[in-house]
Amino acid sequence: MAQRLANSGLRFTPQREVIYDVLLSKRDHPTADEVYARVRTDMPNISLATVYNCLETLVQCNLVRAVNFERGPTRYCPNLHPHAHFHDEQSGSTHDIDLPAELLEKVSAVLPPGYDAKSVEIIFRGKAQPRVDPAAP
Amino acid sequence: MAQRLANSGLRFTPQREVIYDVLLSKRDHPTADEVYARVRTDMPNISLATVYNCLETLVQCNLVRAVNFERGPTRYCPNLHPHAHFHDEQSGSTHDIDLPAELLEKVSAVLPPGYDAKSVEIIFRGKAQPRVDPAAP
DNA sequence: TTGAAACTTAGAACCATTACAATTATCTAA
DNA sequence: TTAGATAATTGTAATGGTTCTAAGTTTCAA
Repeated sequence: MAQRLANSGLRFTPQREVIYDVLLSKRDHPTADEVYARVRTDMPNISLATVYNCLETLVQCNLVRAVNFERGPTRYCPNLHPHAHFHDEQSGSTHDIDLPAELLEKVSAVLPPGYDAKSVEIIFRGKAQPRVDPAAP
Repeated sequence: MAQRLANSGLRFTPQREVIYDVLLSKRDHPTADEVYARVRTDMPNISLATVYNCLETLVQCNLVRAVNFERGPTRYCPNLHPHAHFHDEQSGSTHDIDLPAELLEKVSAVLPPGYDAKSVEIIFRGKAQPRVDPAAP
């Protein structure tokens, strides 16, 4: 952990350590508030702002993954065919990506018995090269 | 559209129609605020609350899909292996689902040229049968 | 040991969304 | 057509997760 932090020019602080420990010791995908509550048993004076800061730091240096890290407002689309979404981080725009039914089945097939999914959401994030229209002047 | 609404015992109102038209006419995944802005050129007195209500209604009767409909707080996990998430809608809990690298490749392969994804997020939603521990008393 | 940079903190601010209560529109059945 | 019931819309207030700010503290390198 100290290594990972150092690699990014970040410091290894007691707060970051305790927060990471909390995440490792009970892997139930806690929210920031839940992390805050758990950390306070060890470190009663930590602030919620610090918890948010540290979680963000841990995500930055790839020690932790944020689920549902789409912070912005919900977006709506009338495309009812099965499709994934590509979120262009530079422009902030969202594009539909066609999804072969065959692939969707394969994805759903990874669920262990006992898991009954009503929906699957697939979100890509990255850069989208603006495609040049070949018919353009 | 009227049919879909009626099927769910809902009414076909001018507001719902205009909002659906807006979504159909420019498919750029607008936010509720953006929908509000566009709708107001046709219907200047509509309220933002109505836009939210109508969007929710359209989602309910399957005319529209909400992207990023995970409203709750962000969750954090220290599992760095590639994995998907299963969100149990009854208990609100989130489980890791192992994802074969081979499948992840297949998923990424659906991206058209020009799309460069830094990350893929796969979220299942549904019911998870609590598995009985065979070693339990 | 001293200065700079990083970090933590409390509290205010932000903003998407939801709740609320009052009004208005729509539907059904007489 | 009308009456009453039900559903929908509206403006505004409230909520809640998250981020900002500015001040104080710690850590590191020289």
